[in-house]
This record gives sequence, structure tokens and C-alpha cells, in this order.
Amino acid sequence: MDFLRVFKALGDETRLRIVNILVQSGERLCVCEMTDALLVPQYQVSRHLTVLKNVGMVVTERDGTWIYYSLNRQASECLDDILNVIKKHFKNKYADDVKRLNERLAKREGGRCVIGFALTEQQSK
Amino acid sequence: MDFLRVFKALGDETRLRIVNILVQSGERLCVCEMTDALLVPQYQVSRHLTVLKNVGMVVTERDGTWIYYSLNRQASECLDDILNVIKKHFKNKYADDVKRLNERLAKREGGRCVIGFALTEQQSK
DNA sequence: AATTTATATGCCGGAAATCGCATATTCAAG
DNA sequence: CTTGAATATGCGATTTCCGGCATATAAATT
Repeated sequence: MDFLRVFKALGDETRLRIVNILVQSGERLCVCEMTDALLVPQYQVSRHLTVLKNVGMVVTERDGTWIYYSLNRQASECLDDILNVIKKHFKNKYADDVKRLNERLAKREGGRCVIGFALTEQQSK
Repeated sequence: MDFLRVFKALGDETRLRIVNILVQSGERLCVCEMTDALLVPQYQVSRHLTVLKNVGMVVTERDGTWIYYSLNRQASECLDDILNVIKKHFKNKYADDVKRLNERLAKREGGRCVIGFALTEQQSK
């Protein structure tokens, strides 16, 4: 894994916030859940997730129309160390993201996302 | 400390190499020593050091004409953790930088740099 | 005070990254 | 096979970043 690209990826605030909610929750998350947690346009979340995937930091898993992203744990010890640093020190910063994410995760049924864009619905339609 | 800016700083290869030789050696280093270790133009080393300083990752200490840079240890636990990850996982990568640095550090007298640009001399004059 | 040496910086051009918007793709359901 | 919902992407515009060159600053030496 190219860790220069990992640091580059973490050097964008939206991507850092994405990685943060993934690492703080420890859950796999779908795009609409992240969009609602970060209050960022869907196309931005999708774009930044593509970057994180190309770097090898996240992996995907499709479930119907939904695509779940999760951190690529045990892929590299170094990446794991970096993620643990983020987990340890970013609990308070970006706390609002985690709060909104938890509200969103509470609406899951059977551990799966069953709604689309709950929070961003009103502004896009 | 703004860790988004820390990751941004580490997302440039020259800066990552600078931080690496600082963390691997554990020494304070002057600009000409780093220039010889990295084989990068002096003005680039200086520029990138300014970035690292503005972020708060390094501190300076003047000794006559020479200016020594050292890692800002114990400034923040998070920064320290990040530096330790780099120290742990970047020993082999950029090994040539460390090798050249050690050759350069061997020429110190009394723990201080006493020569200018040893390796880059021929190409600049 | 003039010169030398180590370091910093102003300026410019080019490359790369990001955003916003619109639209395309993919899958499920009727 | 058409519709709707979740996700991805092509494109243009803007901004940010980096390299290269020259030069400036600062301290020591003569």
C-alpha cells in the first residue's frame, strides 16, 4: 500500500470525516447514511469514497441498490495503526457527524439501511 | 493543533521524506544536511520546512548561520502517535535517505554541522 | 564595509485537486 | 419494460499546490 497516497487522502476534510465516522462507528455504512451524517452532497460523498477505495482504505459490498463501505482493516498493519490514531483522537472533533450518524443508524432494520436520504430529502426535492 | 493540516503536510512526498529522516534519526537537522540526504534543491527543502513549521510539526533553533529543525515532540499526543507510526513503518522505505543522512551526520564535529552542501556542491557551482 | 555562506522568499507557470451541476448507471419493483 | 431509488461519473470552472529560477535576508569572517 502506498502510504503517501493514504496521507494525501486524509488531507481532505470530507474524506477525513468519512474515515472518522467509519472508524468511530466500526460499522459498514452505505452512501446515503454517510450523506445524512456529514450533510454533504451525495455526489461528493461518492467521489471521495472512490478516492478512498482506489487508495485501498475502504472496501465495498453491495446489497441490492445499496452499497456498503467499510474500512479495510487487517489489510496492512500500518494502515491499521493510522486508523487507530484517528479513532483515538477524533472522538470529540467531528462529534456532530457521529451524533447524526447514530440517529441515522437507529433507523436501520435488521442491521440494514432501509431508507434513502432522510435529512437531505427536503433540500433536494 | 489542526490535524487536517498535518495530514495535508504529510501528503507531499518531499515533506514525508523530511519528517522521516527527522523521526528515524531522532536528531535535530540543519537544512544543508537534509538537502544532502534527500538530494533535493535547497529552496525546496526550505519551502517544505516552512510548511511543516506553520503546521506546528517542527521547531527551529538557530546556531550562527545554521538553523536546526527538530520534530515538535510532546506538543500533542496525537502528533506523537502519528510520528511513531511513521518511525515504525518507514524504516525500509526511504532507506537511501537515511543512509545518506548518516554519512552526512558522521561529518559533524561536536554534534554540530560544520560544512555546507557537501554533495550538492559540484552541481551548483 | 565587503564578502561568503546558510537559509528564506517573491514571482510565475503548470499541474492537480475540488466543487457544482447535470446526467448516467445499476438494481429492484410493479 | 418502465419507473423509481441509490449510487456513480463526465465536464467545466475555480482554486490550490508545487517546481523552478532568481534573489533576498541574516550571520560570520576578513
